[in-house]
Amino acid sequence: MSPETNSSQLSERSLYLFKALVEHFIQDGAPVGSRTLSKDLSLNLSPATIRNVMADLEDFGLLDSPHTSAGRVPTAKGYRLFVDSLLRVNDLNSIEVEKIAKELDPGNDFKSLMQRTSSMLSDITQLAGVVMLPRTEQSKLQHIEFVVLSGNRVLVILVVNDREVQNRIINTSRTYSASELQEASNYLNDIFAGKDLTYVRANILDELEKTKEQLSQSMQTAMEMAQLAFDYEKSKVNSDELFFSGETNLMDIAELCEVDKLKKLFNTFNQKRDILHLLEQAISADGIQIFIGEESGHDVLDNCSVVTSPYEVDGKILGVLGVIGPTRMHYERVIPIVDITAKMLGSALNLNN
Amino acid sequence: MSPETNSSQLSERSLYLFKALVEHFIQDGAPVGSRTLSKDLSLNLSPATIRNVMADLEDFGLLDSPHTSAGRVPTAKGYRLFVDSLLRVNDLNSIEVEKIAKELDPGNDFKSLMQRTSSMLSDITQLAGVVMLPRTEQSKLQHIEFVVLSGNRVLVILVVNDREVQNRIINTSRTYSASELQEASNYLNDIFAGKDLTYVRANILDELEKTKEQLSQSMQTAMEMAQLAFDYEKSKVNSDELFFSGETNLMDIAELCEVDKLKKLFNTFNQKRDILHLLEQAISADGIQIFIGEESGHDVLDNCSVVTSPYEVDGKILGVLGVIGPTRMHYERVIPIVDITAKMLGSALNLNN
DNA sequence: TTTCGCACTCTTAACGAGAGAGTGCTGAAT
DNA sequence: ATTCAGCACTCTCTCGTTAAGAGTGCGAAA
Repeated sequence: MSPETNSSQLSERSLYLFKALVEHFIQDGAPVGSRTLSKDLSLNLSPATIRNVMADLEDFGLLDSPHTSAGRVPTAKGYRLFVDSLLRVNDLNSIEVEKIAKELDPGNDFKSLMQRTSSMLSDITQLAGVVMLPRTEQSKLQHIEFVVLSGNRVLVILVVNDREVQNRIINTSRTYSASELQEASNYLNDIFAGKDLTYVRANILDELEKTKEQLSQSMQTAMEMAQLAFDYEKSKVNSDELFFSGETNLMDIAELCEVDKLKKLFNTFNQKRDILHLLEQAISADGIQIFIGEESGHDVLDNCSVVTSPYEVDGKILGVLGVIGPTRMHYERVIPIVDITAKMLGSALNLNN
Repeated sequence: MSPETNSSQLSERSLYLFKALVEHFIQDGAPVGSRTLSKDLSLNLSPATIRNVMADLEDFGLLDSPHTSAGRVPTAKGYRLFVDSLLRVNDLNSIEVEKIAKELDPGNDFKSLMQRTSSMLSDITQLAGVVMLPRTEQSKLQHIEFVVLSGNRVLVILVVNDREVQNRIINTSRTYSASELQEASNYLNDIFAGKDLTYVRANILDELEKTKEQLSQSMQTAMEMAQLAFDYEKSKVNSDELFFSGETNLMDIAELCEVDKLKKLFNTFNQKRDILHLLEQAISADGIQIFIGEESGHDVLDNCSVVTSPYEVDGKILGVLGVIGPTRMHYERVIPIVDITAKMLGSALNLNN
């Protein structure tokens, strides 16, 4: 219905005005009128002139007025133009960079690091932070260990991908002794350490056949254990992992202050499906990606923007992190924060590889 | 200001009426007037009579009227009387008991079980569920294991209390070989398995001295590792663990539907301090404990009640679990749910000990 | 002791007027 | 051709008023 929205079709001045309007709106959250803009602006234009320009911008679909006499508000399309072409991203001051770096010091396991990263994001932006760690099937088994518990229970500990530890408790049909299990784990580590989890799973049965012939008791035990352990693994939902923080920050945002909007949003956070879907789109993107309002296709995210960036280790994308906030967030601040966080998380993970 | 609130000073009929009123209010959430009550009640009394009774009840401090013409609402004192003397607790139907039992099947680690318990509580009550696992210092070390990671990093795995697994990554000054660490863990398991963590921490230095004389390299290594591992432990905040679920359910409650009340409440959940304090009070209680509104002393919990019960293993109290909801919750349902959940969690934990 | 009737109070929704903010259009000035 | 002042118009918001509804309290009657 509207003509081509090519920013080149708009005069320099119109764009300047548009930019000022968006910035003003991001600041205040109230629709901004011609008079306000004329006062705030360096170029001396009367409200009337500004009104004309604004009418043009509205025709282009960049602005909208909630009602006849309420000033203008950027549309999703408007925000798009703004973040793509008009926005000048601030450099982060070194204090903030310090702060980010401090939180991302590695030396802990994956989960804890992810959680801290997302906390830090929400803390520093005062919005909601999210970090996704896709559960790839390319997990390399590094070490397997059995610990006898009371009863017929055995604790299986898998060390995967050089830092992630998975625990599971399996119930066995008979009691195994500690030394039996020690031998079993030795054996399993010998043949499977460094291999893919999928490979391990696939080859357990084969190995079991082989060992049957050789009939060594310890090997038998090993395979039995392994089978139980990896059966369990299979039954687990193969879900990505998602770390949220600062959802409550969103309650301060005027746009979202109605209880049922909040309810919807929080429910989405709990269910995680929509968010995951969105992040999975972002994982294939090259760098910073910004979803504005309805663009995301999830109506819960009305009035929300999501700024994401994949983080990578050794040039391989490992996951996505980002920030969720109102469309009228301070992009010029949020974007570099997300950007640098992704980079620093990447190098933190890289550091001791 | 009000006379002794002794329920014996109130006539049978007054109490019956009071009970009906509270039940009605719990159902609807709206102040209940004399007319409504007269219709709903089996004893045939006119509104006027009921008004007289209600006036008495108000004098006793059991009821309150928000304003002159708005029916009556139970006070905190009123709720107290209601839950202490008037309430008849429903038996749970077997379907629900089944459901609870199903969720509490053990066979996983502590944390997962706690998390599932709290989810189940919030799900079944449609309120917020919480489970506390106090971090006692009486953790028995069951097994210690080292895994070499890349770089000078070593993954330490502690199995504690027959099911809880703690991981930590330590940075070492030199590279250790897998076999070195294997020996070290064997040695440590020999001398420390089954001992208290505090004991272990306290005796590491002593053992270190001893081993210095014996000068076995593997023992040296063991002690070095152990020191690093437990130093880390010490630096960790010794916080209790708290598992929340279903906070969003509270957004459906009319009383809490103002955004800033929700904000306060959610912030409290995040900070956890107040909640912890409350639960620590409850841990010394004998069984079900109910905090009504301001009674708890935390003004964030205005309009909220907390129903808790400690859960125990082998007659020893292990932690507290409960449900947080509006004062006008369905106590007759919530109380038995909390009760039975505590018992079943206890026996689930007991099962394979 | 219970009940009826009645006056009274308080809340809530609905309506309307007035103020304020902002627009669009027109016609004159640059 | 731009720019801008002026003006009529529209829409929201607030405030006061009103009327309806719900419920109480009290005095008098049953």
